[in-house]
Amino acid sequence: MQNLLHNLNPEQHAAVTLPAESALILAGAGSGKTRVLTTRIAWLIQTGQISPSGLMAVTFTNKAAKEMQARLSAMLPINTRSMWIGTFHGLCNRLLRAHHKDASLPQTFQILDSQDQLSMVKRILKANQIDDDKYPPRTVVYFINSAKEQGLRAAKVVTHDPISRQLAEIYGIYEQQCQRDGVVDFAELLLRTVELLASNQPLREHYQARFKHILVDEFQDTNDLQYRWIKLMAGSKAAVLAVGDDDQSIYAFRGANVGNMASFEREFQVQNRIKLEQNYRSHGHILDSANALISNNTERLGKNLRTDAGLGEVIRIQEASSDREEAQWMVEQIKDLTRQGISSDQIALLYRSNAQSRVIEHALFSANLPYRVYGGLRFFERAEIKHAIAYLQLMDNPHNDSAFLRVMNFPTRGIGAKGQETLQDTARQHGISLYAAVPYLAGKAGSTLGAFVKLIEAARFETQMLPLPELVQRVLELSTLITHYQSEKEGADRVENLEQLVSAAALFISEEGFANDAPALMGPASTVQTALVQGDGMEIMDADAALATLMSPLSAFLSHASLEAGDNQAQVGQDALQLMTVHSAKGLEFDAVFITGLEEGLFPHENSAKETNGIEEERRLMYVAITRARQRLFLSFAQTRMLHGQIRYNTKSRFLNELPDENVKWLTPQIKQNWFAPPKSAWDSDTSYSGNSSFQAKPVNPSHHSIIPTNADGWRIGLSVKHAKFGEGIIIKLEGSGTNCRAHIQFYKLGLKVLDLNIAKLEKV
DNA sequence: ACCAATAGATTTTTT
DNA sequence: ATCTATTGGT
Repeated sequence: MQNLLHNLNPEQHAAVTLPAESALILAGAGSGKTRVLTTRIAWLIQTGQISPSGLMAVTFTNKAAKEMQARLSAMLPINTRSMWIGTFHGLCNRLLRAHHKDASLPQTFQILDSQDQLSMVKRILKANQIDDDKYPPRTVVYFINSAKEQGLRAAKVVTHDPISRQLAEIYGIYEQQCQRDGVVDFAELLLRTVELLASNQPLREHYQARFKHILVDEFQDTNDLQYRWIKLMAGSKAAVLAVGDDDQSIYAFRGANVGNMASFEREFQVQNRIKLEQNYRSHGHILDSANALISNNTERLGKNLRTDAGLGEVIRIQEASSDREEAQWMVEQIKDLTRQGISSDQIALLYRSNAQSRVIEHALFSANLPYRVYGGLRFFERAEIKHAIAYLQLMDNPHNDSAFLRVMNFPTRGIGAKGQETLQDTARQHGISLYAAVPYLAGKAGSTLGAFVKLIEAARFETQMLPLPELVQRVLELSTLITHYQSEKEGADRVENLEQLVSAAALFISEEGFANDAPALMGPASTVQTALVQGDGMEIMDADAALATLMSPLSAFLSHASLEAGDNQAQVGQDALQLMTVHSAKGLEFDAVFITGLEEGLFPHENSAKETNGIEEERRLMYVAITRARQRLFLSFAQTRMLHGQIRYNTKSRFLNELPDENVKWLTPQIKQNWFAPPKSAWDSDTSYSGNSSFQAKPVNPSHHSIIPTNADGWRIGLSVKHAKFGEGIIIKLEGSGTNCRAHIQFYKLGLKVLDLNIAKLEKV
């Protein structure tokens, strides 16, 4: 026990050894949050206050859950696999599997990922002849997910206009379809669980009695539904330890509600709020800058990071004339850092939006610097893997129409659009699944589809005694997916991925502790299951016991495929520069960090100005970016940038102005004010940001887009000018020459005007 | 059934 | 500029 608490600072120590009451830990960046969380669990167990089965720890990502398990295993000789440590969705899935009957779900219910959900909505729109221009599928999906996050079923959605009425109706059809198919989407995993616990008192009380400690990581990222779930699991007795950092809340756009932190303190009568402000990551200049920047936000719980490390290097700021030059400058700096002994994988190149990676990649590639881009397609999202999974899904649950549609004609087996339509019509008429509708079909479509159904049934029959990896292998053969891709020109990678799916299945079996020879299609003890579940109904079978008896390896693997889509990294190489968005960098740290594209309109992003508190969220994002760096931090922006095939002229980001002078060093001379800066008043608040300081213009000469054009009279793009009537503005575009010369000028007060330079009286400022 | 052309949209992302 | 999804033609 002594060594568990050894080396903790006073705040960490206090957090780890808190009494069994609910508490909020405000954990700053790099303050040892994960360490506190895992040590707290270990300490609770080691001091005998709780058994491993009596606590639950919730995270957002599988990566975080795995790390917690790994660290815990290193601290205590316990089996962490059986513990309730997992993601919100993973743990809800566990509860729903165990209590599928109470939740009105089939035992083999399957999970729709975002792609599947979108295609399901598209299908519904088409089938009901709803104009998808008026109701874009993405909007419908957003509507459905938001409703679910508010805990609303279709019938409960409050509608006030024809549009929302129609949306609610689509939601209703979608709900029915999912239920009939035996599928649930991500939000549904949460909502179903919340409804199950809310309506089933014995079940609720069972889990409330079981979990005496609940620990929640990244609490600032919870949405309303997730918070409700925590409340239901906790009841009035459990001690909930919420760990989070309101300054790192960057997911409001997907429903995260920082307000949950305040609600938590109130509703759980939190007596203890502990701040972890000692930072173990960054040098002083970096940390001071981060503190200064974030102090510009108004809605904060309040926190200031400190470090024992020295000031270290100042932050370098570079102004480049173009995005290409910015990238070129980075290449030089990177070479320099490498010479200083910093390894490439300890250097992160961060950007606000993915589109920015292209220019950087190009420069790195030309300079022969190996790099790795995060955020590509993940393993289980690849088309060929989705196809293989669809076959497996049909074997486990043939009524999954999404899976059926994906592969009924892939590889092609002569089922045309006509046949598919007839099948869908028939299914709709009878209110049954596509699979079940096949026997109703006559003619050519009937026979080809019949053959497909037979294929699925034969695969099922043939593989019923096979262990999972062999089943997967066999299905790849029977489906002819492998042969199909072998005959395709560019199919080699896909064949390789499909073969990797077999390995993934083998790995899964061993990691989940299934017997190596357990038949994939069968639950371990299906007979016992009926006896227990169909008991008098009063007895609660705990999820652990239920799952041990009824989860088949295949069902478990399919859940795994949906809930854990695999690595987010495109290429794997040992020593490569790390390229990623600021969002994906959250939780990571590097010796050296470059934050690029620090321009108004890009970072902060122009769209953020329209959102409530959008600029504050962008600032938190910048805060996250800065606090990724251990020793060296480089910030850069470009005067011109290629975006959407057009050149944009941006001003430097307001965030650069919020960094204290003593922490930064400009590598490029700063021009007076800086040429695009709107008058001070326009900068002060969130709401006044109009996006006017950032605009788009066609290049005067497309072949010289990295040069800022200047005309003979000394007018140039970016020049500040003053007009007697319009006030001050900035030239954003010049056209023509001599007597026919016009300037496009963005005036701070009045917006864009086109003026003839020979007529208008303009003053250079 | 397959390919080419065209239209539309490009902030951030996990499950 | 580039990618995707859909459409229309062969």
